[in-house]
Amino acid sequence: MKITTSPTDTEEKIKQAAHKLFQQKGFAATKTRDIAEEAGINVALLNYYFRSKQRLFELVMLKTINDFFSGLDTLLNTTETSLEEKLQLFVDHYIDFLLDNPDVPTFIIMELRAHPEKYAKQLGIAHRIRHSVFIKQFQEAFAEQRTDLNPVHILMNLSALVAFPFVSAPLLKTAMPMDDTQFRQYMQERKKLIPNWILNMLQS
Amino acid sequence: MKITTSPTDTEEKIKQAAHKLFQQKGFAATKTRDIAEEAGINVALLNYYFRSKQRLFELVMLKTINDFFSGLDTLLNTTETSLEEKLQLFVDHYIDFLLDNPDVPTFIIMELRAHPEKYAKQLGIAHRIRHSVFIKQFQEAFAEQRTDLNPVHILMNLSALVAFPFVSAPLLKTAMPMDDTQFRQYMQERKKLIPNWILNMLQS
DNA sequence: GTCTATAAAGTGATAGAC
DNA sequence: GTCTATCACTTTATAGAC
Repeated sequence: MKITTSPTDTEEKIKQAAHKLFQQKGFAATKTRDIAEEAGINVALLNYYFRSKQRLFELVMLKTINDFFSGLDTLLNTTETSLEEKLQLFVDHYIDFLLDNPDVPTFIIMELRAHPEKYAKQLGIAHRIRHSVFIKQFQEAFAEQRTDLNPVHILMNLSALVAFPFVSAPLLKTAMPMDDTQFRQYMQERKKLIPNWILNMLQS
Repeated sequence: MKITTSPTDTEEKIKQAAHKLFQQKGFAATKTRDIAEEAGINVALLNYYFRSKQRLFELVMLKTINDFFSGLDTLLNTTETSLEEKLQLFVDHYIDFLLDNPDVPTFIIMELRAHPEKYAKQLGIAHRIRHSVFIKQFQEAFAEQRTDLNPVHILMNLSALVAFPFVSAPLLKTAMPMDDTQFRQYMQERKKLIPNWILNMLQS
């Protein structure tokens, strides 16, 4: 016997439908009617709960950014783990997350490009990552090897090697071609390879 | 005294405006009225010359894909250049191209995701790249080093290291933050770095 | 809370004058 | 070829019944 349903079932269903469609197609290409149909209700309810398409979208966007960066801060800012361990944890965490949410990178990129200033505040996390223990450990490793490399390159390369396969998946799947199972296996391989590739960059 | 203007000035202006806006915002977010305004004409002329938004878009998409892959085939399929030379040529060519056309990667990715099958034929070029002299030279290098690595990883990593900075530029510019001049300089640095990073991957 | 019906605005495309 | 005016349809959002 259900006692209460505080965030309504309906509200939750709309949110989930909105997440799915907005992430798949972006703001402009998603119609409120599509969201309503996906949620199994009608448009009026969407406006009843969320007031407008725009407001609903912003909820999705903020939650998506948050989910994407959550955990990163603690992962990269502990002195408990070594550089090598952090690298492996980062790669494993992100590849697993993106295998579950493959549309997220392109979604964030698309919508951030459309409104560059709008989510600047939420992206303040990036600042903390740039000054994290992880980056400090890299700089120490650079010092040992007597190399001099802008740490931004390391963060860029790490993100690129992890995220770009997801971003370019549509191209990969039609041009190679590669199916879903093969893609997942391909990404599992990369879990082992990427940390080494990054560490090798210390020596050039 | 002008004698003739065979591809009309107007036609050309519309094409250019369409390229700019479609690449910046994608199909769904671009209105025909925006294109007309950007071209300095009105919507009627757009339909007069191109019949519909859809047709105009397809011209833009095909030309974009073509420009993006043109030259690659010959660059990667000659035996005149060594592996190292090809790497440097590839990286220089693409970074220069993308500095001039920074929206192209995200545009192709966005629209390919929306219609995965539609441009399969144009992407047949990818097949020729996978079986290029460039890839064969890599496999020989692998053999020498007694390493065994799927060449798809190499192509993926090369694309990722070159293209991902452009894809993630909106994030980079707001989160770092980094302005346009800094970004261009950053990419010039990467021209020298990426070929070495890729060659280092032979050894792991 | 949820629905149907409809208003209000936006958007692609065309007719017809010049 | 190019424009203004307008049609036809879609899409967001709301009013009002239940």
